[in-house]
Amino acid sequence: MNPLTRKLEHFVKLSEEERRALDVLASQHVRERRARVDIIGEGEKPDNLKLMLKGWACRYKVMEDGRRQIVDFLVPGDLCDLNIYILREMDHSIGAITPVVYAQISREAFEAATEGRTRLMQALWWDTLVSSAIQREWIANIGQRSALERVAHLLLELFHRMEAVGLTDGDRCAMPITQTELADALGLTAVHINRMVQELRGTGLIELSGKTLTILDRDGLTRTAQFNPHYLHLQREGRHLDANS
Amino acid sequence: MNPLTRKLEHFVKLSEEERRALDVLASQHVRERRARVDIIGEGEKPDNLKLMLKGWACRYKVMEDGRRQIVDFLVPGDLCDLNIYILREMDHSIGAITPVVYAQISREAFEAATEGRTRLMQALWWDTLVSSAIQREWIANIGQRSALERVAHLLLELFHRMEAVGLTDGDRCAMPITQTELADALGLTAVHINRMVQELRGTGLIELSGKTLTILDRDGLTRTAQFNPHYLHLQREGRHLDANS
DNA sequence: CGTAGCTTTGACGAGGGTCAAAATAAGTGG
DNA sequence: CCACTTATTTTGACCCTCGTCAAAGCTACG
Repeated sequence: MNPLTRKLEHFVKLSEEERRALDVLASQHVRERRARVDIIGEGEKPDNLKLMLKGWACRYKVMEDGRRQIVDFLVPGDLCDLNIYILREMDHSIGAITPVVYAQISREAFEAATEGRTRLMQALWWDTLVSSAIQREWIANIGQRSALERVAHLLLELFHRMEAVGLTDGDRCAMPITQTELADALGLTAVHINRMVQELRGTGLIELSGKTLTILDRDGLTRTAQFNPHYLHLQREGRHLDANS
Repeated sequence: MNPLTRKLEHFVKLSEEERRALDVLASQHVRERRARVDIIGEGEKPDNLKLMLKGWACRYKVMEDGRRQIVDFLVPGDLCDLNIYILREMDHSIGAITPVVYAQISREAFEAATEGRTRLMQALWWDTLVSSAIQREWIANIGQRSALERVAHLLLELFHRMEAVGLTDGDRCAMPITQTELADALGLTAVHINRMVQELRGTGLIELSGKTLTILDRDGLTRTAQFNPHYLHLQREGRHLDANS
């Protein structure tokens, strides 16, 4: 099952027909990028919607003096904003972290896929609402939490998001980001991230090496992060609209 | 003109007929709330879309230990998320800062207003994309900028947003928020906000008192904030779709 | 196997937090 | 409209979390 379908079904059960429509979107105009290059840069015209299929990317903003803020990570199943082609220019960049595979979805293809498919459209709306919720949680994370809490929180969020698309293996998942990238995402320095990661390791909460995260003590990590997964809205909130199967 | 229409026309010029449809949304089910009470609380079911007509509100999250993060301010013309009623529970609260007036828009009313009105729907999509862009900028603001820059940046953002709905008077606009609220929005303490506000006053960039902001040196303030208004996408980006008037 | 990128350490410094109290301003009730 | 109460702003002293700088190990990969 493609990762977008998998994610959307945390909201509502789709019909076979709707799933096929998503498969079409995910299988046409597939593109690849190497690690560390931009998928789309700030200032460019966003002509297509993009659907992540494999690998990790991030949205980021660069300020005049070179400081960089990562404002979101994109994992398989993530869409860049629906209808993004309405805007004339990107106000941020999307860059590949690992080698990535994604589908380019034209306006026409998107409209064809959603036309007359209310349930599917609602599931996609749900996805954009969840994306907003994630952005808000990032603001709260950076604004209020201590460095240790921030790192723990972000790792847990990413773990839950990977779990939602079936890319975890028990208490373990890929975490192909550098400490510098964590730093740029959390408004901290790489040096301090390193100290915090070591503390999380030292207290037996996680194992993190070789681009793999293992959560050794999920409750403990959740507690130190003050993590509440509710903002991810993964509890089948649209189940009353399920396709009758 | 109602403030939503006014804002949307920074994207695309609407037809008389479309404006009337917005006026209907803005004039039915108008509600008022006193300052300092919740319009909707975390955990509640978001049954309606809300359109701010008068006054200021904010979205905020409260963490277990009582720390509070304001994740956005809502000024006249702002909508809470389109289709929010898809979600089962709010993951944050919206609270009135001043006395507010807002319209409650039911799902049916919203669908009736947008049905068959492509340009209007696109303008509303633009608004949600801009809201996302604002959230991203907040992440970058809190994550990367110094306290002084943050305060300057937020004041400028709010000024531009007020300007977009016609609520500024030259270089002056209402700024009915306390320093404590600024602090909760910027991830700083009220004491430090006070020091920064005094510095902005001392260097002749702003005047801020009696709930009114006056920008004395717009260029200077823009420079110290490293503010680039592009993320607000107010430059008529949809003008090629203008209603032919 | 060499080189660039990433992680780790240590010493030191600074931006912003904390605590407490005073000075103002803004409400509220009589 | 005044007296009283409650917010909000302002100051000052002190301190802690996190940043800076620099160098040394590690890893990964061409």
